Amino acid sequence: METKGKRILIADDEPDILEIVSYNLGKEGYEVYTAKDGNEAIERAKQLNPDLIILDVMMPKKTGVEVCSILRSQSLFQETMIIFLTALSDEASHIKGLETGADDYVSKPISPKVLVSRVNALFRRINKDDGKTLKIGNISIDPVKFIVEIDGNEVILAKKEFELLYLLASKPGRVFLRNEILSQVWGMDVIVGDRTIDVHIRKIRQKLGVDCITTVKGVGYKFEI
Amino acid sequence: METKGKRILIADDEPDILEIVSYNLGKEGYEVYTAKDGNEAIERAKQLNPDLIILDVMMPKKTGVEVCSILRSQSLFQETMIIFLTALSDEASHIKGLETGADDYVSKPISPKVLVSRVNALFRRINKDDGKTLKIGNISIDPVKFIVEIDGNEVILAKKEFELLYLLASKPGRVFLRNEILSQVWGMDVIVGDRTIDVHIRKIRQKLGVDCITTVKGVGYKFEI
DNA sequence: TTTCCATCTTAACATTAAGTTTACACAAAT
DNA sequence: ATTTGTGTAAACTTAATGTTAAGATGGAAA
Repeated sequence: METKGKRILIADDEPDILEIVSYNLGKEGYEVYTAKDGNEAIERAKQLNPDLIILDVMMPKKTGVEVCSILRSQSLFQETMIIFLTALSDEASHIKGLETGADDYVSKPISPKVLVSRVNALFRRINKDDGKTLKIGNISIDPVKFIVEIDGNEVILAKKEFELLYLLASKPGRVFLRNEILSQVWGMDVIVGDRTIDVHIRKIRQKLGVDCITTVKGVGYKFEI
Repeated sequence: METKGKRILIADDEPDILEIVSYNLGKEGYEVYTAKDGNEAIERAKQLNPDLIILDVMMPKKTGVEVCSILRSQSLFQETMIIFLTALSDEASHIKGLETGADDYVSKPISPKVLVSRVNALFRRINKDDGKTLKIGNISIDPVKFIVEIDGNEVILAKKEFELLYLLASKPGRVFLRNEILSQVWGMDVIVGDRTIDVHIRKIRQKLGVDCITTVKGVGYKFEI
């Protein structure tokens, strides 16, 4: 995998955590840098322009949330991914963290494997969503122009419909659980009713007029031709 | 949901700790097994193939770190999660532990609550990426695409049928007791009638059209070609 | 602002498939 | 011959999804 060259900045006031996390991410081939408080995090972020910043919420000088919103206000860090480390209890800051534009959060105590796999997942997601036009059979899906074409005929989908179709089509054949769909298309914190996904699936099927989404009962949906 | 049926092996030379920890994890619905030194830990791990192994670092016969690296060198334990119990001071073994591939640490003295919540967290997150395609002879079972193929021909199974087949096929040749099947596929708390498994087995046999599930009368079923 | 429009969500109900039980047949072991 | 365990088919129950239409929302145009 091309994790190489990806820079990650980790800010935490506990040396143990810095050590464990940087060791594990380093092992995966990332360039890892550390900071031990909020101010240092901002400073180093400006120097390094990392691809990903992992912020402890509770830090001296500035909290992770503060750091996040300061960085996000600058255009340079508009696209930078941010993960929060939070204490399990700290429910309120989860919400705040997400509001200030974090991409993910991981609850302490941290499992290195879990963190690494989340980081990998984030990069994986980002790498793909670079706006590649998907082409599966006679269907093409262009996330930049926001257009779906079947045999050259343009089909117009609404935002959610498009995102859902794009998700499924990004890994043809793979079954996506309803949970996965919810967290990817709607977001982890959003709670919507049981039938919402179905209805969107139905509309997609209807608009496309092609039977390319298969239901796997009790499991989820998959895209295949 | 399915913390049930998850097997945990705990190795520690202090009976008190074994008792407290297994009591607390047992209460959560895990199947808990114990070992009182390094050698016994390895032996039981091979018997049980647990989902998680909790190792005391300081043990007679073999240390937790030694046990870990021995197990990790075998493919069977490549994916098994491992947690170390360490004395707080023991900084050096942290590093060593990480090198041998542990997933988490808990420092002594242990708070049962903390340990339980870490274990739960591990299982919660890990549950996501446990999808490996099994290939036995001309049969392949892909839990990501939710597809079974025989000589390249796709066979569609329902959820329970698939889970049951996947379980049996995960250890070809091994006999699964009806109890085991029930707790792994259905969950420990679910109570279903006597013939339920048979009927599912029958449907699988029927759909596959290949005789790959063998009845071991009075014992259970096994997958073999 | 108000109105309009498309999108998104929800609720209620219909439909289908999955899963379970029942009842009995059969086979092997005692 | 009786007991025990499993196979089979059909009836039955439950769970999951499909469908439709009716609000809710929010942005754009009048």
